[in-house]
Amino acid sequence: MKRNNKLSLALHTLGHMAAAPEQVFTSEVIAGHNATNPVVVRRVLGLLRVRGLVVSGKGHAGGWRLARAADQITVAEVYDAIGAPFLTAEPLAAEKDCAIVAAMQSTLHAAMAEAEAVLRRHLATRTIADLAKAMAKGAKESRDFRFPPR
Amino acid sequence: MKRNNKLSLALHTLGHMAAAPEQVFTSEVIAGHNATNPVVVRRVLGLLRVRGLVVSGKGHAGGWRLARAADQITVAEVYDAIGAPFLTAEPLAAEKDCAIVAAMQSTLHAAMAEAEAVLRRHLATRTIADLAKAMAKGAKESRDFRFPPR
DNA sequence: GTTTCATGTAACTATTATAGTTACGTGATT
DNA sequence: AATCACGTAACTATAATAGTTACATGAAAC
Repeated sequence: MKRNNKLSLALHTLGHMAAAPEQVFTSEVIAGHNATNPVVVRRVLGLLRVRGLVVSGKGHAGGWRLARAADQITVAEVYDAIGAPFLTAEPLAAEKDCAIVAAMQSTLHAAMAEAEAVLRRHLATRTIADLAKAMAKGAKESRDFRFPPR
Repeated sequence: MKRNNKLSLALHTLGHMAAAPEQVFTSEVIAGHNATNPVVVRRVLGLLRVRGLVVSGKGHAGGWRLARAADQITVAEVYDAIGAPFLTAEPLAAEKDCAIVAAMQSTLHAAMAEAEAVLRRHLATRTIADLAKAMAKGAKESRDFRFPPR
C-alpha cells in the first residue's frame, strides 16, 4: 500500500468480506490483496473493531469478519472510524493575534464544515453491501461503474 | 510556516494587501509576518500571479500588490490558484481489476466531488475584502500590527 | 552607467506524516 | 504442548511539504 490511505484499505477489505460473509480473513491474506503488510492491516482493521464494524479472533481459526450484516454498515461509519477527515480546520501558527488570520480561519472552517457534512451525508447513503454488489455483477461491468441516482 | 499550508499564507497576505491597497509588500516582509522564508512566499504568490490575482515588481520599489480590487477577488479563486484541493479521488494501487475497488472509487469520488462543489460555492461568496473588514473592525489584539514604512 | 534592491528559479536540505518492518507477547485451536 | 493469528511496541523507510542557499534578471536610485 504505497501512499494510499486507510480508508481505501478498509473499504476494499470490507467489500470482500461482504461478498463472502462466512469467510474469515487473516491479516496476511488481506495484506496480500492490498500490497501491504499484515501489521498495517491489523492497525487499520483495529480502528474498525473498536467501532463495532468488524470482529477479530486469535488462534487457528482466527482472522477478521464483519460484526454485522453488510447492509447495516454504511461507508460513512467506516469513514468516521478511520478518523482521518479530508476536511479539517487550518492550523496556521504565525500572527495568532491578527484579525485577518481569525477571519480567514473562520471562513475556511465554516466552508469545510459545510462540505464535510455533505460528504458524510453522501457516504451515509452507501453501505458495504453496495460495494459487494459490484463484485456480484462482475469485474467487466464494474469498470464503467455508474453512481446510481439518489 | 511549519506544517501550514499555502492557502493560509496566501489568504493572510491578500487580506493585509486588501487592508492597504496602495502598499507594496516585499516577500521578505510577508515572510516575516508568516514565520517563513521569502522564497516560499514568492513560490506561493507566484501561483496567484499566474492567475492574475496579484502583480509583482522587481528592483527598488519592487514587491507585491493586488492585481484588482479586493472585493473582486473571491476566496474560491485563491483556493483554485493554490491548486491543492482538499478533496481528491483516491489513488489506491492494489487490485486494479477488482470490482470492489472500482465501486469504492466511484462512491468516494462522487461524494468528494459533491463536497468539493459545496466547498467552492461557499468560498465563492467570500472575498478578500471581507477578510480585510475584520481588521478594520479592529480586534484589540491586531492594533499593534504595523505595515512597513513607505 | 554603476550600485542597490527585489523578484524568479533552480537545486539542495530539513522536517514530518504515513506506511512498512521486526520482534515478541497473548490467547485460541488443534 | 504445538501451532496459529491477532495485539502492540519500537524502529526504519518513504514521500510530500517546507526551508535554505545561490545566483541570474530586471528595475529604480544615485
